[in-house]
Amino acid sequence: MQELDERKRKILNAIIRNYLDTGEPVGSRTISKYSDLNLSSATIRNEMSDLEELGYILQPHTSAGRIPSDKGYRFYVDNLMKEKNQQVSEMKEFMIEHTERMEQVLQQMAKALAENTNYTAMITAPSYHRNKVKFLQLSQVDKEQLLAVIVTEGNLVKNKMISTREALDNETLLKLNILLNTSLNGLSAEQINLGTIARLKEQAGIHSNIVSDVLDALAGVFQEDEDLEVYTSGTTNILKYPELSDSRKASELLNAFEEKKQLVSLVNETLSSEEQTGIQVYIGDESPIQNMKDCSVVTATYQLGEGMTGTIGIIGPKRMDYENVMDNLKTLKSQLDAVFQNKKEN
Amino acid sequence: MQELDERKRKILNAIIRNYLDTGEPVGSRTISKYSDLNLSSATIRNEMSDLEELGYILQPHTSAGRIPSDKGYRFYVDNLMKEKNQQVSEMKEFMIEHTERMEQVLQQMAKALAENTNYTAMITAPSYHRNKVKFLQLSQVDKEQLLAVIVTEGNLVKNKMISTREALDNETLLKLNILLNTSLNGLSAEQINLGTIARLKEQAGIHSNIVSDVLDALAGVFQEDEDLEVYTSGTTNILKYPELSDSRKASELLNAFEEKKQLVSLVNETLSSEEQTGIQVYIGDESPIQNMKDCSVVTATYQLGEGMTGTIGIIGPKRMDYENVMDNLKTLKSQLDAVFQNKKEN
DNA sequence: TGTTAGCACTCTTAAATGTTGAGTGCTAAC
DNA sequence: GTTAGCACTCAACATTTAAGAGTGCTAACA
Repeated sequence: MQELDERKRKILNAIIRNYLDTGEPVGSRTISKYSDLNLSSATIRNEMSDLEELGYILQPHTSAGRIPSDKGYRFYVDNLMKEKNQQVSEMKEFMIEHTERMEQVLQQMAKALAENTNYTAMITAPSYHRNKVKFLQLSQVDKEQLLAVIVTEGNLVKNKMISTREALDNETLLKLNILLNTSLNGLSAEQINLGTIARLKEQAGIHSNIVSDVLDALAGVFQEDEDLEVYTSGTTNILKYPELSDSRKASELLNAFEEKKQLVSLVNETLSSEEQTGIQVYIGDESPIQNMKDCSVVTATYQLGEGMTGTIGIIGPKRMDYENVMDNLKTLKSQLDAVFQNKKEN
Repeated sequence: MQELDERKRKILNAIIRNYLDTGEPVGSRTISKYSDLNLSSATIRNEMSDLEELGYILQPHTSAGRIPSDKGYRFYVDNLMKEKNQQVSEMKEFMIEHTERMEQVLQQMAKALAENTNYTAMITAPSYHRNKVKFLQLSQVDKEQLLAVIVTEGNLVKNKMISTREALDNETLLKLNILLNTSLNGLSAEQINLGTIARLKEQAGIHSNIVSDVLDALAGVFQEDEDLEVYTSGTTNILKYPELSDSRKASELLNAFEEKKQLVSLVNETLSSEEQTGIQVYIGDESPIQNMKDCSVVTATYQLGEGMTGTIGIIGPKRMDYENVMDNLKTLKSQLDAVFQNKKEN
């Protein structure tokens, strides 16, 4: 037994599709002509009345057309929407092309995504969840400065300049390097405890202050891993949709985009969801971010094995073109996987 | 001989100050009461009529008050405005505080600046104009990967992972390192020409492909120096000013902020200006960015000797609080200098 | 019993109209 | 040179009016 019979589904579908196009409440007469089930507007009215009672659509005011409710959108996304067959997107050309830094790749992707969809795009860098030290090196850069280079299992590289009173001789440097590597390699943040640190400093003798600096830098690496970077693009696209562009709402939204911190909650939410590889849709109040209660958010998680994951997301009006968005997200997701398979550099 | 006598100056000053406050066209009666030169509104009207003819103020429409023209603002900034005595700002507490990465310092500063002024703030990282290689190092990170670390005179550090067929033995690595350092140290981008490269590759023998990769990374460093990073904050503040917040204007402006590339032209303009250490004010059309023709832009250049410079800027409505903005910019400028004196790390 | 035509009613939107108030320019008097 | 007074202009706001879209309901029809 289903709550909605075939005809009601068709009508609901027609209402939503029409509303996605126009952004205007849609009336019975429109459906009567627009849809392929030859029914008069009066019949449609009866059905619409039912649909409203069931909570799938609602009227902004008496004697206006109907607009989809959150429940309506949800039904649409879950049941009505057709899966587009993965058409070849033109995104490829934007990509790779010797983009030196990952940062740029991601920013470019966000841009492409925003331009393709006309909504706002966000994307986070992939981040390891449990990171371990893989390689450490101290080098004498000039008379008074030492450079510490740290490489993690995920091939994240971090540098830290350390000032010293005077240059260390080669032998001391070599010893320190060996000491650091043998003591710390393969350890994760949790495994470097006070005991490890004390032992290390003891062995370093008069150079224990250098060890301290290295450990600080190390802490920085793990830290950086936590508060992940979020790249956004097309933030101004929301101004294209009248229902979001009034001063107050737009301001709140744009603020959320600028304060990327807020977006992190979206990422976390997505990560903790049951089906990790799938695509997540938040409609209106479903979103973990209060300011986005008038929007819909679609997110996807890309994964690189070894627990390295990132998130892509699209934020737009509730009447967003879900098919297109989800299609875009899917192809991008697969392409991201491909890119990062090839080059895991920083 | 002056174009404006004392009384006209006073009236112009009063008009502008009042307009800065309210954003509304200001009428003769207002000035008659607001200013301390006891004159009736009729007299003011006559003077205002003169000022309008001279191009310092204008009427949005007949029988509205007057608003300052770009020329009026310019006169205000150049002649009328009082220099505030550098009051101690509360910015200090925001700063340094163990901010690991320069990126964060700058972002924080932009934020503080935006919050202090209620306008939009931008800030660029300091960048060397002529950069030279100071130190190079290749390290074997794991069986198939080599890490190249490059340090420049400005202590910019850049990493690049290089994949190899098989691990190099220690001796080869040492030789390569010596070769690279002796050949490239002290050279700038222009100085590394085809001749240098050919010679280098020849000496590297079977490892010439690794040299290629290192050179690529090197090119990346100099490149990165060119397209400098711009950090912005408070972009949504412009929505607070009705004269900028209508959908079209706001959209164009916000776009300019998002596409940071456009902002670079501001930086270049500022850098090429005659008085390098001073503060630059662009009013309306004076700005090099077309989209900002309804705004004023104030920029300052901070300098660290050795040709390393960055730019701070404020973008707001023409009726911005120039005194406060310039004051803020000045104190921040000096504080930035202080910060970067202490720590030149990446 | 499901479908449809017709009609009265509601409510938004936009255009037309009226009203108010701030501000100006001009003239004449001080 | 300064001021008071007055007629005039114009944006902004409120009010009215008209049009149009859409609904719900009823009654007729297949």
